Amino acid sequence: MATKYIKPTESELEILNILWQRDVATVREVHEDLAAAKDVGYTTTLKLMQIMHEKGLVKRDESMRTHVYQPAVNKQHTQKHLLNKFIDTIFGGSSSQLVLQALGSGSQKISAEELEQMQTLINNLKKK
Amino acid sequence: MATKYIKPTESELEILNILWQRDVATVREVHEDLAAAKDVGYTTTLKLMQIMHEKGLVKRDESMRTHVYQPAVNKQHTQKHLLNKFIDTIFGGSSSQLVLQALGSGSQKISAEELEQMQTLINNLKKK
DNA sequence: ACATCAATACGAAACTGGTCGTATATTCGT
DNA sequence: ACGAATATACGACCAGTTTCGTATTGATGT
Repeated sequence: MATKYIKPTESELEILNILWQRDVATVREVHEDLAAAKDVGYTTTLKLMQIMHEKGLVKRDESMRTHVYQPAVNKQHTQKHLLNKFIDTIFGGSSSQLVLQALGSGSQKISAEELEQMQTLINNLKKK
Repeated sequence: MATKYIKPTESELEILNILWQRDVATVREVHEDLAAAKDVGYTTTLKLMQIMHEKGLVKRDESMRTHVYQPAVNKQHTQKHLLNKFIDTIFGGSSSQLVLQALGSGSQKISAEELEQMQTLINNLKKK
């Protein structure tokens, strides 16, 4: 249980998101996804992923010349961690504040199905 | 509309939170609140607040020897901005994902009253 | 075989955020 | 009036992040 949590940086998160989606990927592949969204050099992506490997955020298979990368941290866990931290610093630890703000802002469209999900979730919470 | 948004850093957020709560405060006061939670020197707090002033995050009244500070950015707006950014990078832009994660994590206690609030909010959203 | 292309490794520069030391000015108590 | 306390200003440093240039090594096509 000793493995302490490593907070990914902004750029590392972008890469993790790609890796979570693809599960396995080469630097080239990650870079191409990345370059679609923002202007960045190949070696920059490479370096980032090397650092992430040192930190233990990703695993890599070096058996071939072209290394193959994989996420080494769980998506849900990471999201939860970051979310809790976010709630603490921005909303003073109140998750309901966050939810109200997120729902109330109206900047996002939420499907009827998603609203159902939330409703049942809230109902379950009320029963306890 | 010209005023471009300035993203506060982690430390700046801590200070903003104090200012939002107190509305007006001196560096000393902010520092004391801050020092209660973490170990930091007075001049560090001062410098931070000076930088925040340069950035336009806070206003200050210099008419007296001891300057009096005030937040220059709106709490709700700032929270909304940061939240949207967070949702984008962490949850791929899906606010419902965030809400589900926040409610489902179960790490926080949510009062019955807050649950009511959310429920009516969701009902309103469903009507549209 | 050799030129070309693609991949990794490495190091250095530019930037940012946070920290504090020190200098200087002002106020206050006695 | 003078020393102690308190305020601001300012510069410097350190650590972490991001960026990229360059070197080197391995693969490929003709």
